[in-house]
Amino acid sequence: MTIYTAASLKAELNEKGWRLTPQREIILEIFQNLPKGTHLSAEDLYNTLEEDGHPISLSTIYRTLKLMARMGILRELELAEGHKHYEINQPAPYHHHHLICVKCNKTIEFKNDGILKTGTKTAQKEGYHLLDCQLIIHAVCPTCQRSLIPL
Amino acid sequence: MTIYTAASLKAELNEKGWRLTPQREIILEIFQNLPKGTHLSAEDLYNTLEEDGHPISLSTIYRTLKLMARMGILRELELAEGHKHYEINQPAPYHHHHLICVKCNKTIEFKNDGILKTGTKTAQKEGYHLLDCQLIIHAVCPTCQRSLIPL
DNA sequence: CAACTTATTGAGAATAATCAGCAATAGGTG
DNA sequence: CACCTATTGCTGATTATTCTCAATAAGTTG
Repeated sequence: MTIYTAASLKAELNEKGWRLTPQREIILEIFQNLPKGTHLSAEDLYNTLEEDGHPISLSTIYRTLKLMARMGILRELELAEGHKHYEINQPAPYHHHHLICVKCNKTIEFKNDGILKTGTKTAQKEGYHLLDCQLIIHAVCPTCQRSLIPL
Repeated sequence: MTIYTAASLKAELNEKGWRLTPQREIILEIFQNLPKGTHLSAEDLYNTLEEDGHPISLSTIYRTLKLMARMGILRELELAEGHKHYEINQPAPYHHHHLICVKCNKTIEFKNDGILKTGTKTAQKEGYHLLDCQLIIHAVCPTCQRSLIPL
């Protein structure tokens, strides 16, 4: 959970024999400039890039998202819509979690410093190298509690 | 996060105009008798039922898993294998969380009472009806840290 | 307890997200 | 600058999950 620049991304990639490509740089940039609370799916990112005039193939998008999630740069979120969403992985004061309505998918972000501490401690105790730590709360929002729509 | 019997399951289903079927009863039973730390995918459950001599169609399995997750009976786990896993949703002393290696998918369960409290409080504060609350830690296990396999 | 309504099941087809294979391209290193 | 090989972009697979629809059966009502 570090803050990345093109240079530090390059350094970390090269260290493992990997390369910094324009595609990877642009994708990192997109995520870093995303408004707070925004998370993108592979498809969303694909469209954003196209509109920005920097089209990148879906294959590369999927590969890059996976790569960056495994590097700890991005968080992979399962927000109950049938596909993954991604957001930049930020350290302590920005780190947050999600409260999700399983019926309408409305999502509320919330913060809690204790959770990241618990996650860090747990990973450390088992000798795991921490990438991301997220509390997911599945629930039914007030509106859907009142709604008559089944399931 | 209550403990269900066939009778209480029936009561809760009927209250909403739904029905208790043999299929639903058997599926609940399977999950209740699963050894600690076991979680099943839809496919796993399908096979288990078949071997037990109580075959149930995949469609029904998917529908039932979704239904029970939305009732709060089952927890839907995203353990990084590309498909969901399910386990019975138990209250406080049995409630646990998962530390997952993103490379080999090795998963360790751990307990922490504070997290469920945080989740309950957060949901309550927003007026959400809590179904499940899980801390997911994505990390790299000791073995995979040493391994030379890329990604 | 028999008739009735409608939720549920099962089978198979359809969908959607993600991945794999491969030739062409282009980073990084010397 | 030349070389090696990681990466890209296509296109075609895969795989999990959902949908459709006719047949069945749970729960309710008289």
